[in-house]
Amino acid sequence: MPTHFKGTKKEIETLNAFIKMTRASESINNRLSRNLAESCQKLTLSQFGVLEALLHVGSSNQKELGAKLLKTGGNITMVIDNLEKRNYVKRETDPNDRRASIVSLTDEGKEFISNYFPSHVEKIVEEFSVLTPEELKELGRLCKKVGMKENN
Amino acid sequence: MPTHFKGTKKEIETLNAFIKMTRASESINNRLSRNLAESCQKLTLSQFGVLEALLHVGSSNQKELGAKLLKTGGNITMVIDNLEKRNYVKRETDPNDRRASIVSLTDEGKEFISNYFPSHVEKIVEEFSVLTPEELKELGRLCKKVGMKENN
DNA sequence: AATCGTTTGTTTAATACTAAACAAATAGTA
DNA sequence: TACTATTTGTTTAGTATTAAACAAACGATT
Repeated sequence: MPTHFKGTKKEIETLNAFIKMTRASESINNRLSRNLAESCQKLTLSQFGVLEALLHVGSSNQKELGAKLLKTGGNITMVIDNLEKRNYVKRETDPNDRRASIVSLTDEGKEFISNYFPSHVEKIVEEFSVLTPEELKELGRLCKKVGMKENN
Repeated sequence: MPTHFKGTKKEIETLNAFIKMTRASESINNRLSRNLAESCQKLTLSQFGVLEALLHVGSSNQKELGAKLLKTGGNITMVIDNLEKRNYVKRETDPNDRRASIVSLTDEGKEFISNYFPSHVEKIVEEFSVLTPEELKELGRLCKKVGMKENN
């Protein structure tokens, strides 16, 4: 899907790489999102991201979750609200800093995410199975280089 | 930002590549989005995407726009609504198929997008300037390969 | 012409997401 | 101790986004 833009060779090549990267990322994430929405639990990708983060790092305040997921504070408030309604996570005021909420998984949340996560990984492995191990590594290296300009 | 997931080597390497690709794509698009929001016109990335598509392919019905932007029909309805309010695009009923709306740029919309687009490209070129021309090409190739599984 | 299945776009309800304004707690400093 | 600036989270208003239900138009067959 090349652009119709008339520019220098460098501009056109950059635009093509950018479009391909954006489309690859969006189409894979769209498919993963659809899987999640169709799963028994009907979660969104953001909700899943919070559960996954909490599973692997224990607990976290909302500021940290926002930084990890590249989302704003107001958004995190709502995602946590919705996960709390389902009884997947709980908020506790940090005794050392009463501004902060420590968010952690409930038993129910932990049970769900630890059971579901492997099949999510399976889907991702399937998506990337068209690449050789070397290509996979190179893709990771290049994306890291590009994404590194500074965080967010 | 490696994952804490305990899995096979292949799973971990795939997950790392996936996370890097997603983060690179999202952080670049976040920055572009912020630029657009701060520009005199306060556009969103989706609105911009529609204007850009219309600039380069002339006009299009909503179905085609949805396919191009990987978005659903209901979403396109709203994005076009908002662009219409600003008088950047117009809808006309397709005389050959009265179900379809032909969307095209107004003079005002065309003037804006054709003036703004080059600086948008400039931002993107800047983002990718850390890559050599060969790396850029390879990134494009790998992303295309991964994104190709089938559309959306 | 009547009918059936499809296609295009809209509406609705729910969640995501942002920026901006805000409140409460904190930390530093005078 | 009081003042000030910062930080954490919430709220609000507006747009994005989806899935699902829907209406109107289309096309093909009968």
